[in-house]
Amino acid sequence: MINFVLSKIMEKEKTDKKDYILDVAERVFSEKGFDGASTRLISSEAGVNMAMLNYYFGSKEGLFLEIFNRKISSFQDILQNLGNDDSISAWEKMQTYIDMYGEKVVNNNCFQKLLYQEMGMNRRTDLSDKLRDMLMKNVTELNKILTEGIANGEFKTDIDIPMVIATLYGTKNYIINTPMMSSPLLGYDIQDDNMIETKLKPQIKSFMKNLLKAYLHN
Amino acid sequence: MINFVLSKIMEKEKTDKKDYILDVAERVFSEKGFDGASTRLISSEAGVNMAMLNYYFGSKEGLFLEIFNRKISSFQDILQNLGNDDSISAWEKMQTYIDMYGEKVVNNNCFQKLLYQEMGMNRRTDLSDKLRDMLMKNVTELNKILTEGIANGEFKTDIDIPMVIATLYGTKNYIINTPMMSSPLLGYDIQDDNMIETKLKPQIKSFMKNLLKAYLHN
DNA sequence: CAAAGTTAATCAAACGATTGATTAAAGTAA
DNA sequence: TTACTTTAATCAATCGTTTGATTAACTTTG
Repeated sequence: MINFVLSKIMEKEKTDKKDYILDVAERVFSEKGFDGASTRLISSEAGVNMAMLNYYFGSKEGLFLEIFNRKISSFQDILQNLGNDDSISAWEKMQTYIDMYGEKVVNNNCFQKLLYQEMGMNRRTDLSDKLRDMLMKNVTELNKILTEGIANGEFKTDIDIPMVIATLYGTKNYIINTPMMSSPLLGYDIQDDNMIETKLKPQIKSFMKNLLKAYLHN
Repeated sequence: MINFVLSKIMEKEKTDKKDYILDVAERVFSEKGFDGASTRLISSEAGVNMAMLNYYFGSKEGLFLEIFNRKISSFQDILQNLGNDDSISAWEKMQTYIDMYGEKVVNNNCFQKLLYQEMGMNRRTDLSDKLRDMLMKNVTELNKILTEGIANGEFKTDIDIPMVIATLYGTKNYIINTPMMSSPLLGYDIQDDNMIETKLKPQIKSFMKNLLKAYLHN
């Protein structure tokens, strides 16, 4: 019976069982943390036998790593080559980045939570290094855009580039990672998919543009 | 021998054993998370017998709660009555808040990490509610200051108050909670106490003032 | 074609290790 | 003594993992 329901879900979402387990594990890990999420809980939430996790992913850690490997590739190209495009102004690039980032990232808020949860542990592991490199690519690109904007006179000369970047990521993280604070603060449930689409996304994009426009521009 | 060293440390830091255990536990919890930090690890790091934790704090959860109870009182009065003071402008209040917040919060970065780690779990517990209420007091105060600034014409009428607050806390959290990102970004080790004092604090304060000044002001 | 063999997928049960917690005894200071 | 601290040993529960058996779907063989 459960398998019937499961198969229906899988069929609808056009994903195989392995991917489905990864989806569930991503959510559970993001809610409970790596140590707080037992393999028994993950497997029961996914409706599969406990042994299947080891069968598919080798170990709990293997499952954890696979969650990240699956997403890393799709995050690589968020704003690739945006910094090298000479046909648009630095400010237009910033706006484009804010739009893309706001779209992509808010859609993956479970993963985002998990990502920064892992980064926060700051253990020196292969995974952490890989994630840092992944995130640093975007940071570097942002750095390039901002530097260019200063050089060509679009932006003020005394802007604090690292802090601007920290503001961009930090504001988003605060909202996504602490809904217990941000929901009452914003006045709507930021865990509600409908609210995310109709209110949160436009609000974040609009605010970040206005904020940075005021700070960056001459 | 270990007890001798411990007693020397305690003597130097002028704190009793219970407080010392809480300090160690705060750090370990912030590094490993609640589930990742075993009572054996905490007790060995603190140089005390495992049973002492239960003797002093009743349970692992009791120890965890005590860490927060100890800090909550000192966080209550960060900016009490700042919003009600009519003798200074809203912008001066914001500056004062940024200074106080930047000072207090960066000094307690282990606790801050732990705090937002727990808030991020968004489980509905007494502790979470208490922490939310504690943080909400500051949010409310900020709200009051910003609303006042709009009303008296100091600030623009179309500023997004909730997002301003999210930016203020989010930027700080990003820097404190993900040193693996913020250290290479800022160009110095934000875990180094000396760097925190000489570079990070002034930089955060200065940047937040400039950023908000540009965004808020007419 | 049908029988035999092979494979991957799935399961309940159990493994050893570790967890948080408890105990009873020993130590310490007033 | 008496009351408070500290200890090593031990507890049941839970952890991640492994096992051996069973199922179902293909392949091969005669």
